[in-house]
Amino acid sequence: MMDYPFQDIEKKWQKIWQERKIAKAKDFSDKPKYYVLSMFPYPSGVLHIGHASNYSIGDAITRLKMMEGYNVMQPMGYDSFGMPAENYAITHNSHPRITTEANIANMRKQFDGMGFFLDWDREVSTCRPDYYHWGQYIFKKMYEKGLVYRKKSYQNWCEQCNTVLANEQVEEGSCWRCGSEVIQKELEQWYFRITDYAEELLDFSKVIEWPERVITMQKNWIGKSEGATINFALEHSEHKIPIFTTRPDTIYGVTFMALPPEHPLVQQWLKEESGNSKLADFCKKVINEDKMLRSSAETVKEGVFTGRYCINPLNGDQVQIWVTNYVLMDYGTGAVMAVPAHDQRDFDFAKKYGIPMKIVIQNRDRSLKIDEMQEAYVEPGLMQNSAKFDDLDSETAKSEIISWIEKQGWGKRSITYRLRDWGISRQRYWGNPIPMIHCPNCGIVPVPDEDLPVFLPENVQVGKTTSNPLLSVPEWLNVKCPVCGGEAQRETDTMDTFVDSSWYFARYTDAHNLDQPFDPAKADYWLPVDQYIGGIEHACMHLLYARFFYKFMRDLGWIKGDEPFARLLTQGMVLKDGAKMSKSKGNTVDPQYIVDRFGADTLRVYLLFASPPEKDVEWNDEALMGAFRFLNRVYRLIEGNLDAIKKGLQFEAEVEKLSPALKELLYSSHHCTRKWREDCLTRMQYNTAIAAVMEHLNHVTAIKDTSALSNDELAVYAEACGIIPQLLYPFAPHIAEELWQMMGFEQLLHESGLPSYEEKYLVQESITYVIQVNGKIRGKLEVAPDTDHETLQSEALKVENVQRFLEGLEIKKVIVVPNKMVSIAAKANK
RNA sequence: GCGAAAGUGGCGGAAUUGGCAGACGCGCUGGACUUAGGAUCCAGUAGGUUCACUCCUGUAGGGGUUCGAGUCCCCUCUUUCGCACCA
Repeated sequence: MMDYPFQDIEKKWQKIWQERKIAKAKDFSDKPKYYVLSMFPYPSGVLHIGHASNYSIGDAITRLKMMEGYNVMQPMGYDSFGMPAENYAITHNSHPRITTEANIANMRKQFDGMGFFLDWDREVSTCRPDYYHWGQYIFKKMYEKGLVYRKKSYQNWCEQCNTVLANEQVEEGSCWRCGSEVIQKELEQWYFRITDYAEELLDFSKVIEWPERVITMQKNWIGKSEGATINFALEHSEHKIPIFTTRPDTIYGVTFMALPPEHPLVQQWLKEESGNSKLADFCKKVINEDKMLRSSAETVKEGVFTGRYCINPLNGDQVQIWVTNYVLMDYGTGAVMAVPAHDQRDFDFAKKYGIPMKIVIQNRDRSLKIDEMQEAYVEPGLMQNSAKFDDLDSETAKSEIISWIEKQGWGKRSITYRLRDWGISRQRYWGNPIPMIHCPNCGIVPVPDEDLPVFLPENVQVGKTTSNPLLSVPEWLNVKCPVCGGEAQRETDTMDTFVDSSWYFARYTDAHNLDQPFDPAKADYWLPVDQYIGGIEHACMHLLYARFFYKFMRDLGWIKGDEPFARLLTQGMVLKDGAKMSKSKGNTVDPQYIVDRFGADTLRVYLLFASPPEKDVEWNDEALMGAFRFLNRVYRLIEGNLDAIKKGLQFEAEVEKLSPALKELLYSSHHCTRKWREDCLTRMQYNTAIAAVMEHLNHVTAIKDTSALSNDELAVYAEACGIIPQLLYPFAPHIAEELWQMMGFEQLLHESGLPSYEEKYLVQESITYVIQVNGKIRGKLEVAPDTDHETLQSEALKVENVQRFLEGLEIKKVIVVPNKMVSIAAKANK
């Protein structure tokens, strides 16, 4: 049998949709707006199966919302700056702009071949000056508001290549290109003060529907801790060392202080004591260790005593200062007051180096003895050895000790976040230049607005230089200082590509604005994004950065509202042979091949049917054929019964005149529509919506001979067939339009309205009750819908098999679950 | 290591609020048909047991709550994602 002519159909409808500009979203409309957005792709050159899957979901939502009567915008663009393009250029001796633009052109063709309703008039590509111009502008606004600063931090560095390496470019501690050892080098970097927004970023009350797990992950990522910052005076010095602790109740038990080797004081001591090779060697070693391993509980704790002491302000104790591998500079103040008796890591360390311990929190029966402790006591308890706080409950003491410390001026109550400020500097070429100028006289000066954008120079030979390529373009690098007019140099760092992707969704609302990032009125109309779709891997970084930018733009008055993404759908990956598809593994599937061979509709239906959107799907060639066969069956059904359908559409059915089979078909049409609406509109579970349509199709095709049907029956038959294109439209739009037109409807499906069902056709003539005895099914009962509980109970007890299992038992309880079951609990009668 | 999830037939999955486990599809088995097609149509398909009805077992493993648990609670195992310069 011939396959349905999917190629002709898909080409035909893609042309019609384009000509009628259906995907073009209108700014300001009488209809309510709906903004559907899938995370934009990195333009690798070809659409892969993951893209097809992701965008099929977005397109299904887009079409559903159009049927529902919304003014829908579904834009698309490219996250086109970044390392892969630069690396490709290095190895293939080309230029990132050339390869990137070629890739974009190719992907555009593939997008169109899938038949997505994308508003290409709003296309954004982050590597184009009309976009990155406004990224620089936003950077400047942040700088003006004091949210940008510079700070030294350690970066992966290859001495051989004289360059910073991304984490991905470090392979087991070595440079991926030359293989030499990667070290940590301190460099001056640009930072965004995202921690200023930490508290607000913890608040998710303004989003409408986000997966709970993403919210939890972000909250944990931000990691709020309440405690105190307390200053310990350095002995024989004016210097104070601030520490942060969440356990001020243990402060009388401090027996040493732990500093990370990166701590500024340690670095200062290293300079002062150039002869202390033991400390220097230790610091060098630890700084180059993997931070993940350092923070692991199982890593062997190591340290070096500095020979210095500080003073515990509360009791005047002299406290040894150690440099250790298990404390990180990134959290709190870096310095940790170590209480070995009540912190496991401090305990391990103190045991190893023979540092004294002191119990300051006793358990309830006061049985803790320092010589017998095998592990730290970390639970709350009663205060001990803590001067005037003795015998207090430790939880109460926490707050009282902080108040005492504040009163004495030794420190203050404080909150620390695990979240760190966002380092945005990249020493790379293919990114958005940071619009700053270094002037020997005036210091660091922003590029004036009228000189924006700072164009990324094109005549750069990537790969010819090892350090930042921008240093090798003197005509770009050397500028006049905008303040004093003297000789100055541009900043050569470019921005993290996450900066580009933190506001692109706002640019889509006004993609071609030459005077500002976007017109606030248009942004106000379209934002927030009603439905955002993307991978779970972005839970903590991209999604957090975008929320931060949104709140910042709100504070500038550019936009209203607090959250960029009202609803979030985190979709799963398409796997093959249990692993993520990748070129290196050789387990890729080319969506273009599938489209050419079986059509975009088949691919879309397969991807949406394979699993609910948020789960991973295992690619399966044979299951793909199942989707293809399904569409063929639909096509054959409608094409083969066209006359009967067209005739039936002219009649209204009288239910009483229907045969039992047609009554069932009527029920199926309405039942299926109800299920479909619930799955599509409420649950966003398209796999079961498609399953419902398949089930309905099975019911329709069960009727073989339409010539025997009466006019009433033909009406039911025609309706049953007629709803199929509508139900299929969000998933397989081309074939749906074709069949819809074939049946004689003139409007296109996006304006056909949502299919609806009538409750009156869903009333069941009888209900089957399941009868359980002690939790096991022992019988069934067919009754009228409104049978009362007493009748149900007595009828249930009459069922033969039920009686068999009740023999010799005494009935303790009978539970009736309306419309579902009768459950009998019985016990042996002694 | 830390944080977050997931685990159901041969496979993808369904079971929406604690109420008939396995919808729908793939695969497989048997049959029909034939223009021999990546066809189509019909029947069957969790495992065990039985001629059959029935019954027993079964949702990673172990324990618990309940008349009733894939679903709730505790423990264990495995897999996946993220961990701040991949995007």
